[in-house]
Amino acid sequence: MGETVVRKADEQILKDFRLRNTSSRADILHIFLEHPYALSYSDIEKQVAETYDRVTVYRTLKTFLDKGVVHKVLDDAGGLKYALCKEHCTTIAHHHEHVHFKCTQCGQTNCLEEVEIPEVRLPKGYKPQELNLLIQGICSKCQ
Amino acid sequence: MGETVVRKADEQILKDFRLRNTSSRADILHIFLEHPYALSYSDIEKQVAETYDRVTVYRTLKTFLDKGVVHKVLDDAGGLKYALCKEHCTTIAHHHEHVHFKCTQCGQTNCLEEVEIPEVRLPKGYKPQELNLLIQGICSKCQ
DNA sequence: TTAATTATGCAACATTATTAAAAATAGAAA
DNA sequence: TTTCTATTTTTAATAATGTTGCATAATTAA
Repeated sequence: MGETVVRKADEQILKDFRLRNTSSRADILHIFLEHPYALSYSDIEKQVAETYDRVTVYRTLKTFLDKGVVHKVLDDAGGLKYALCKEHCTTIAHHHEHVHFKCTQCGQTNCLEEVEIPEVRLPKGYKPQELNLLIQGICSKCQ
Repeated sequence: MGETVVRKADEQILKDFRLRNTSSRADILHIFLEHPYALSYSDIEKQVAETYDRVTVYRTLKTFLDKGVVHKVLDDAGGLKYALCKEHCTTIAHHHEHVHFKCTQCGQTNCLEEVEIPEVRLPKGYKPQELNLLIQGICSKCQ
């Protein structure tokens, strides 16, 4: 039972973002829903390597980014990760001024949606457009 | 005149960090001194491609990182960049809690050493160890 | 149904990064 | 100065990471 219900919900998400409901998108979206933390390209790839082409995975992630299904999460090593956007994100206006926390123990990067990035006073002439704060340390689960 | 003087200063920096004075290290360090903003591997590579092997460049950057000559700077696209550490950085304790500003116009990433990252209140159980704040926008030169 | 658009797969290519082993070299000791 | 040794660089092979063009398949619009 669960399967079908979940998949139906997935479909609805794709519809909401005006994306065609293709199997690759549904599957990759599903992986994000199952893993509520930031995933890298290769995290995804590992799970769908048998089913979809590499290029499809890259393109699906790019589409998700463009449409606002997921948002970028920077990694300490300089790699990109992706995390699902929460309900208050729309295609037009994203609210990603939250903190990303990477646990050095378990390696997971989580969005701390409830933690806002405090305002930073920049020198004269600097006009900020986008913030990205990555904090590394020990997460609550690994204490 | 300038040349020699500058190079002598470079040598001293290598000595300070207990690194052997090889030509590749001196040259790459010199590039950092000439460009006071974050450089990527390929920024460096382009300038020394004729002279040094790719592997040497990678290892030199790694060595500089390990010894604390440079520090990591995150890039929005998920690439790593490197920037010179300032005088108050030692091999033991680094102070990189400053802001990195990437200009969307000129593409340069600068360390705003004078801007401290305000304290962030994390949920219970989270123990921060390292912060990394990347701000994107328009820099003072590009206004 | 046909035409237009969009998505996928595949092949080729470009870039970025790591590893192992051989050759070269800086710095120290004789 | 010359020789020795540990470190550094080079060479070469391999892997991981991204991108592009094109043919095909699927979906939507007319």
